[in-house]
Amino acid sequence: MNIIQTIERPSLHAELVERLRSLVIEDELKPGEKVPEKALCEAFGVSRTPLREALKVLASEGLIVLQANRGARVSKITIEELDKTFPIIAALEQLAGELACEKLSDAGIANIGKRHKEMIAAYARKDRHAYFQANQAIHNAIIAGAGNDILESQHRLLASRVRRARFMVNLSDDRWAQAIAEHEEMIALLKARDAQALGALLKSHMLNKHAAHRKAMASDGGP
Amino acid sequence: MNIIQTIERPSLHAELVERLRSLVIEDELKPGEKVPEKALCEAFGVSRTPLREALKVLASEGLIVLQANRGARVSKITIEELDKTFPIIAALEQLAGELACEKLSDAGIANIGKRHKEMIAAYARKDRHAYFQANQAIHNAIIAGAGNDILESQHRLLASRVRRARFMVNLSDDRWAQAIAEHEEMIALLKARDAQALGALLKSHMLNKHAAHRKAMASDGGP
DNA sequence: GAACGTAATTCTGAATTCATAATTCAGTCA
DNA sequence: TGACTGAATTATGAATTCAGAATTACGTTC
Repeated sequence: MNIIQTIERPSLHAELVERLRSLVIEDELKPGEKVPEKALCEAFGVSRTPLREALKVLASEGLIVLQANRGARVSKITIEELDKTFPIIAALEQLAGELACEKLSDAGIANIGKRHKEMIAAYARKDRHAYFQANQAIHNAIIAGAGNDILESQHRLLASRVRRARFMVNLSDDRWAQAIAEHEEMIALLKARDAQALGALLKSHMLNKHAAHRKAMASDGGP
Repeated sequence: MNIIQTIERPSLHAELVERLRSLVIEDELKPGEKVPEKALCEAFGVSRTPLREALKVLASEGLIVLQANRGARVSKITIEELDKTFPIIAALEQLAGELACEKLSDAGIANIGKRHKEMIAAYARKDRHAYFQANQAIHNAIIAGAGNDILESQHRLLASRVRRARFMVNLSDDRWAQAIAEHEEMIALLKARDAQALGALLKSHMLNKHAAHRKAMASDGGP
């Protein structure tokens, strides 16, 4: 009987959580902006009940903040929040790197190598967007390679909160070159399956990224 | 003007999230059990709307699972889930230990030392309950001492999912003695403010706890 | 013209209602 | 007796309604 697939009919609120999360992460709804309850209801063609349920979930994830009797706003990411979040992401990536070294298949490692080449190509032609895409794909592949879905979801949660910060900064050429160098080493350690070293590198890579963000934000005068 | 405190008037759903979370963590609602929507509404004296909003939040935290058109159940913790969660908690505690070493005040460290003595006393008279209480207080104090509220909430989230597992196992006397020894060292490293060593110890302490749980669960025939 | 107070409007939080899916249970037939 | 069918009941998901808070608009006063 298990040939027949279970019918997927996600509930409205679950669907809405996904959609709204995308709106926030993709920066369609800007930090500090009010979440227009009524307009979204009309746009999605649903009533307020499921939409508000979704808002509660997003609030518990920290993507939005609920103000009593004053609705929801997209949460602003502050420097303090970045300072608190990056070290946690670094710790999670360290763990993911250690696990991925052990669990990734050779094909999986080869695939990451391919993404790495794409990233290098994007770097060569100074295509920031393609670089970010490839970079993120590599990190996500390592996280996924750890084979720990709870780790993956925790990481995604924190990363989504920080990711919006990249809209605020322009990475310096120096940092960009440094990041590339770190990625080169990453691939080497992955191929060598040196779990401890890869974990340590991923951690410091993330902390370096944090430092670069701090520096860029300071020179921009903050978020 | 910041002398005047903002008036706290938590919304119903926020209050319910807390209450329901306690019910699950304190094992009033057992894993696998159905969450009786109607009964809880009557018990709390609220309508279904805020209660259901709270259930959505709890579901996103992983404490309960929602089944389409079939309501909510308290999620069972499986061995696989424990295997995935403990290493993450270990990584978070490692980070917390490193940060706490730098940020805790001498008074804060002294306070943890006091809790440690209470724990030793509980151990001496084989009072498992008091031991667990003191043990948890120590770990929470270190996490709080890191001064990173995001780290704290992530830790609490994962710890709450695992904590229920302790109802399933009986720690061996050997493990108990080992845990005490690890805690002795913990206090020493904290006083010496050796961040790296404390972080490493907290990590291995947690991994040892995991191993002990696995062993106890295996001999019990699993959850 | 600015500041304050008040009324109207809009928005939010929560209760209620409604449609539909799941479960229970009685009745039927093998 | 036991398994199956289908109506009755119950529970769930979502829409609607309602009360109260916040915001806006307006008029008054100094």
